[in-house]
Amino acid sequence: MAERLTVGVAARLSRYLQVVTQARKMGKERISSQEISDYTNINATQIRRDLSTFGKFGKRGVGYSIDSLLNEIRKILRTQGQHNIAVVGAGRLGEAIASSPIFAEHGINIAAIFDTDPEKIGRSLGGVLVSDYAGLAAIAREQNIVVGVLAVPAGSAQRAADDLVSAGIRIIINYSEALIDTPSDVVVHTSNPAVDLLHALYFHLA
Amino acid sequence: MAERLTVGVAARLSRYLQVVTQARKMGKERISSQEISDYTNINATQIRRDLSTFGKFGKRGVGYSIDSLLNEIRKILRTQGQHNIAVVGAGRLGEAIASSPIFAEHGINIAAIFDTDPEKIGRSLGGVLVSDYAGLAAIAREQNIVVGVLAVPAGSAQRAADDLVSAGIRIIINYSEALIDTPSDVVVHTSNPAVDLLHALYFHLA
DNA sequence: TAGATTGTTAATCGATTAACAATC
DNA sequence: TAGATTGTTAATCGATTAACAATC
Repeated sequence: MAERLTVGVAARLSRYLQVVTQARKMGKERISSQEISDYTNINATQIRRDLSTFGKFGKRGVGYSIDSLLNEIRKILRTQGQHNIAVVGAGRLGEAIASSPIFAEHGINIAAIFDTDPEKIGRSLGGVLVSDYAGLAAIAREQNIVVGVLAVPAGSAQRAADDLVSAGIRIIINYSEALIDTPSDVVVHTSNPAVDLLHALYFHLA
Repeated sequence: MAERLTVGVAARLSRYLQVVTQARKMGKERISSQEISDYTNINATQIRRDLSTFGKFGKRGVGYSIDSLLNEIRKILRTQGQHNIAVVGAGRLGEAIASSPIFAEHGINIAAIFDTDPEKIGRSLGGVLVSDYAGLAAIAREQNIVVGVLAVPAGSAQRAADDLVSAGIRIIINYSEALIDTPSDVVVHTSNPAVDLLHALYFHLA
């Protein structure tokens, strides 16, 4: 039914979703565009404009109901469905990701975690057992995994990406610093907490 | 001398920097705008346009010399200086950040890591000893720390942010999901590997 | 009623892109 | 010379913002 969202709109909506989710956890029931603006640094008019494209969710003089706004944004972002993702690498970053409660909150299921280290295989991270990397292709198919998350050192990233592609995965999130080459029908999204920190510093340091 | 960079330009330049840095590690000596485009998904014309604002760094028919491009982008982003940052939280994410070689490569110095857990205090993470969180204010002043990185659980984030602000820090990078309230002269940049993954998924999942 | 905040318009600004001459 | 790729123009599109009537 809906138009395809532009990248900018989808990015902003997911930030609103994150703020509103947190606000609900803090026990709030209503939130104004100005409050969302304070937390996201996105202009309040922009926020109202983004939301009003999809409907009249707010009440003038009052603000937005947190519960209904959550539902509306989720509908727009179509995150109702359940999606299975796999994490490659059970190191520090893989552990940090696997232990985050955020995915379950948003209908994303971490279906498998892979590592080559026998010490790590069989251990549980965030409720998911670490599987032997050798079984990647089989498990990816069995579990209907659509997204692969690379949380491995830069030196292993390309090989792991190749293996994910061989296993039929077409969306890769790369958390290493490495540059990844893939066939043109595979989407690679690279981001990295350290690189991200650097970006932020460029804005704020003199 | 230079104008203040817009947020968009600075963000793109720092991505070019990251790609070119990696390309040098891989032994490359030249790179074209098209190659940078392949890795960043930023339009090649946009890349040439961004760079040509600051000078003629490329050679027609050949591309850009990696060494000279690195220097030019660093000059533009003014990352020559040494900056001291502190990480609060020596958990999984703090460890992942502290162990990244990226900061040293870009002239950012992780001067201190803080935790309240006696088990962790005194241990070394990425070459930096973990200090007692109780000493934050004193060490922040001694070491001339200008940026605080919050790598703590959401429940502790606000308190840690308050303490950073009391210690005189005016730039905070928040890696927790929590919403942080600070005085208006403090800049908070929130990002989180898990939230970031969610954003990426919104674009790529049906 | 008075105050607050949404929804919407209109105007501006920056980002994006295609196209191509210049030139290595 | 032929091929490749930069630097730059011109045109378009989307993002951003200020302002304010509508209305809770």
